[in-house]
Amino acid sequence: MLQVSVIKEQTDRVLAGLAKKHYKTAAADVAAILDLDQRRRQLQTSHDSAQAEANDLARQIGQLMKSGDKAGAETLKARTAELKQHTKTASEELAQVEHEQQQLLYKLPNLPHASVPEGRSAADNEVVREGGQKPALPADAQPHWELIKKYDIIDFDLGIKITGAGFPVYKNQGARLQRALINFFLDEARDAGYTEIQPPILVNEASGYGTGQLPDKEGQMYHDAQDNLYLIPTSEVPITNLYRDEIIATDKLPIKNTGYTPCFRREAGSWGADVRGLNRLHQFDKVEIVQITEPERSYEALDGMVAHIENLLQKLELPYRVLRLCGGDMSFTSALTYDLEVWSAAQGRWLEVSSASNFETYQANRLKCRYRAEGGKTQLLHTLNGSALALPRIVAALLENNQTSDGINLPAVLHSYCGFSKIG
RNA sequence: AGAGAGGUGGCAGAGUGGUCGAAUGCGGCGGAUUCGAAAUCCGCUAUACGGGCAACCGUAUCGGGGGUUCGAAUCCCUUCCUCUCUGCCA
Repeated sequence: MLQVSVIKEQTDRVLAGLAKKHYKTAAADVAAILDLDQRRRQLQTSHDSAQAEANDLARQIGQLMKSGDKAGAETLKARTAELKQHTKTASEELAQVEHEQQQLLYKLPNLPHASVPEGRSAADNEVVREGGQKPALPADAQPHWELIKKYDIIDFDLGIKITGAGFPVYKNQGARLQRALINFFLDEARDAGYTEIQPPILVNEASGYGTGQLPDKEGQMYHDAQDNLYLIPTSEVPITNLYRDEIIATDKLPIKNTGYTPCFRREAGSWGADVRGLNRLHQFDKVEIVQITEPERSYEALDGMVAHIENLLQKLELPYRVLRLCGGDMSFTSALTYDLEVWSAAQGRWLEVSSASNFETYQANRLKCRYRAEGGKTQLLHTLNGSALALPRIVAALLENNQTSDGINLPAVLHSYCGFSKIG
């Protein structure tokens, strides 16, 4: 959520940013927000002064009652009735205006950082750099959905039987590989200074609002109506909400957390081409890294996160590239996003395995996550997160890129984690 | 799930209709004392919104919402949450 003060003081910058994100009704929405803000201030002032007078009269009435001047008290009471009516209508209007303003603010996406390229779709994303070597596969190379059957390591049909499509069952070396990757990612994050968190995987409504899944993306989360809890779509939600409604001491900053959780996504409406096998699931495993920093350090932190993720891909010996997303392809809440993709050799396409974003104050404003800046004023912090990493597509690429007639050779870094060096 | 208790400042914990944004203690910050420290003493120590260049002033907030009253932390209604015991259970 953008801050009203920013919209008011930097209107042109806000409009330019919204345009870059291809937000359609920017001019009208911004004007409406500013207009509502004007009215809100007037109502507040009017309400407060009437209330101040009423408070003063109440004190006087108390004194008069005490001294036995009933008639005097009654005179003043008549005036308080008027004031009461006034404050009541003012506060009702105020609530209405605040609500309207809030609804408009929820609609506005975050402003993109200056470095975000112009563009509408994934085709306009900027390739920042590539790393690793694309493998030369044998002529009879198979996509991962064939390989997992061949080696009997992931079973979609069993998942369908016990739950539904998009809920794979990992077996044998497939299950062990999952566990190995999770441990590898967590260990690497810890070595990079992240504190490991194991959060709940159901969250309440307030947490959904805090990180921006609610109110808009309600349909994307699984919801337990009986207890009004949501299955998390990413551990970003619980881990960032740890700091909701907090004023964080400067010496605790930056906050660097990591956590492994399963992630649950309904993916309503997003099924179709290119979602075979492990490419898109309802439940998958992910290790997430989260940082909360002072505003002036957040881009440095984002670079560090991208470097960390790249390092993981290098250790896994996967060919990858780093993209800077264009204005039209970025998420609603982000100011700058880097996607990391790995080359899936048998499918012949890039697969997104990580997304690292700086949300600046956009999430923090909803979360009310602040610190005390120089001079004693509270100020919003910047929040960031990135996948480090999401497992399914990593597994897909590992299987496809490393297939041989003699089995699948795993990268050296995983051998001790798996307890084996080859699948098959 | 059944029965009971309770939600007050960073924490602990008073406060049952006005003088309460709220005693006291702890913690934190500043100062005095000290060669330095401990101990002791003094002062300060919530957030949001509005007004003001500022000092500062006003308003709201004692889980949330509503009500009674000139006036509510305090009374009433409602809702959420937490804890204890019993039950069930990894």
